[in-house]
Amino acid sequence: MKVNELAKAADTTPDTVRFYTREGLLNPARNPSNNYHQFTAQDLRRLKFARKARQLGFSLPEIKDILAQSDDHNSPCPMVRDVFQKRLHSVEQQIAELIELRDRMQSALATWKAMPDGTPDGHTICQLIEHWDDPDSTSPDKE
Amino acid sequence: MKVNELAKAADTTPDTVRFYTREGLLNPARNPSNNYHQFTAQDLRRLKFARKARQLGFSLPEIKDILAQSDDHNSPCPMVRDVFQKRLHSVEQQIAELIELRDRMQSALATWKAMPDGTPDGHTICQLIEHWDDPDSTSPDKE
DNA sequence: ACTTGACCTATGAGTAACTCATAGGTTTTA
DNA sequence: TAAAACCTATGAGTTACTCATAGGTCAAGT
Repeated sequence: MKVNELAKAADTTPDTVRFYTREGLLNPARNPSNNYHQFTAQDLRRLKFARKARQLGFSLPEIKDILAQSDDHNSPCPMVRDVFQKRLHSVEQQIAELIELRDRMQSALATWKAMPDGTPDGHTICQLIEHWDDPDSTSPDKE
Repeated sequence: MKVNELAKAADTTPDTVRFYTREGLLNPARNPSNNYHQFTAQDLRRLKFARKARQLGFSLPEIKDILAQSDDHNSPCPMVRDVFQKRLHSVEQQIAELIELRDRMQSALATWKAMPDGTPDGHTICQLIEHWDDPDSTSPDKE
């Protein structure tokens, strides 16, 4: 398979395929007559795997590790399960943070409905944001 | 104020202060004797404003616009309210996407509990991820 | 046979918002 | 007076691509 064919088969772009090849996630042979990359069905599996893993939030180095382990005929699955658990945690934390942010934004919007727009007086930039109290500063138990 | 002092007063790093200065968000005068940046209380307000706005998800160009408007003695508040609404929407969308991802990860984990670990056979990389079906491919109503 | 268009190649730059490193010059402190 | 702690500008590194450049190759139509 050539770049375009592989990209289509894995539902991604030729640029991404070339990028992954540069990064060593794929190691295609070359067609000696024209120097084109020659991808195999195995490359397709690796690429599809990589793309799915990216959707789950795995980084490229992590994916490289997993693929290297599977190249060594070790089952990478227990390791994946591990990294996967960690990813799940960070996704959950992101959700919690975003929900907090959303709630604070919503109540800020409600408060601002009652506030004057700006009436700049040379000392204030924008009431909307200047009167926003960030949560980190309310509980400064850092360090 | 010097860089370090300003950074501490706004609870950020000297590097960030210098970066914002490079980017034109801050325009400190110079001490002619040693060429050090000289920040004013106004700069501190701008920096604090910028940092709060960043926490809300505003981009640096957006913040620059807002500050420029306030420099022109226009009230930037209606514009901020507008951008703020858009940010709120994108935060809500991120939350929805992450919740979907989390649910899918959780049920995948549950499914995998019943699956063998890897038992590599040369054709499969990792059951855990290869048997993950991504949502985009299940409802391909794109384009 | 030849040209057009679609494909391939490698490489370097651009993205966002910093962060870190380099190689200096200055000021404060011991 | 010398070290520690600060300042300066600039360039590179981060992530995972994406886009642009400048070419070389190949299939199809005329």
